[in-house]
Amino acid sequence: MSAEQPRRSDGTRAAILKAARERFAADGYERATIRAIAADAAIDPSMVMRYYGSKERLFAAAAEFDLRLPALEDVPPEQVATVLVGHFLERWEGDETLMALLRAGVTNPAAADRMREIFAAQLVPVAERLSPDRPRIRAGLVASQILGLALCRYVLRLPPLVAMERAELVDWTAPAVRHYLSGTVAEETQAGSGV
Amino acid sequence: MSAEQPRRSDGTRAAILKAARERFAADGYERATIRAIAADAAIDPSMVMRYYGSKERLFAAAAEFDLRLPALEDVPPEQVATVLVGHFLERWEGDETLMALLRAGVTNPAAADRMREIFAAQLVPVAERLSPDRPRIRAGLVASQILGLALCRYVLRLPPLVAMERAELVDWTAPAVRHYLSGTVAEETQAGSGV
DNA sequence: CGGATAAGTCAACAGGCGTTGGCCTACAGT
DNA sequence: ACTGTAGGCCAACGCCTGTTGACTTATCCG
Repeated sequence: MSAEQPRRSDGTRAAILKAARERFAADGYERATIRAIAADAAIDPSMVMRYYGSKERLFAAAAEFDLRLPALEDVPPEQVATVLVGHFLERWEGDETLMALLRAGVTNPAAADRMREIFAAQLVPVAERLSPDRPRIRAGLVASQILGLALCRYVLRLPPLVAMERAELVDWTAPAVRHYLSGTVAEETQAGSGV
Repeated sequence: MSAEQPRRSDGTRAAILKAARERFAADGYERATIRAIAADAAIDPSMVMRYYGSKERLFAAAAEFDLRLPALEDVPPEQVATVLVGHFLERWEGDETLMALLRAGVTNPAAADRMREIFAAQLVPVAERLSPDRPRIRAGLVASQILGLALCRYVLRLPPLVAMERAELVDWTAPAVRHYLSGTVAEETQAGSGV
């Protein structure tokens, strides 16, 4: 009952989705036009409407996303941050969907909603496993560091961050993420510089 | 010679700039229309063109910004991160320009440029004073955490971060920023969770 | 083979955009 | 008081946008 039978237009549908992801990622929601997306997919703009109904629903379809976090249950707690940051950067570079979500999420409420959902659903459980203490706050802080990294490296393209190797970036940021995931907070305000 | 004499239209010019900042901050570059800005300022859209030439130049004028970092030379090195994050959050909440820059910088190259300039010119010196070792990378990492925080709290509005007090947020993030400003990196990859 | 249905094309719509030039109005300098 | 000039408004331009409906072509089923 629930199995969708393959349609003759599946190829076109996929081409539209691929072009949409690329355009939304490169230009953001408002500057990515249906006409440009259709041109990339080598079909008529009206086909986009036929298959996806509206620009907003096209974006919703293009922004379907799973972080695909690896099985972190088997990772020793003190290495979770390293694995998490590394996986996230890898995922970011291999899939344009995240870029589309970030670029669009800054001006489009629906995209911001989706972003909140993804991080709430997929990051909070990780934080919950590592510390029973305020896991939602911890997950939010992790999101802030991870998204800030993506923002500065892939969107704003700050030269020092663009030039760095991924592994080097992980070495720098993993301690901060580890702090958010399992550190304590009150006493540290007066602490020295050692992390 | 360089002193501009006051013009009769200075009030209008200021009203336009104020409305522009608000609209750019709320809507981003492309959704903030000249017509809407003019309506907010209670003048005709053509006045915006007369005084600022084009939408792009209006944005450039509206995005003029100084972080106004306090005199960090007098702050003990181990407290610089705390003061820095606190000042940044305060500055963010008191001036719509930063919000405009972030919202626009994600899709507008000129805004991204401006953002790079601001952080390179105003954050790198702070990093240089605290550590002679790769100060530009350190400044970039600080920017990633600070902008990520702003992104998640003020733009995406992740509920846990929105609900937190500013001081509490500083307590959590300052250790991470301190790590970027004066920590070392190689040995820490294997370290435990204590920051 | 013929007819139904899906895939795809074309042209146009209504509306919004940045931008322009002409026109009126009111103040400033003499 | 007169006049030049700056401030301001109005109407329109050309363009681009998302979206629609009518039309043609190809494919599948009986």
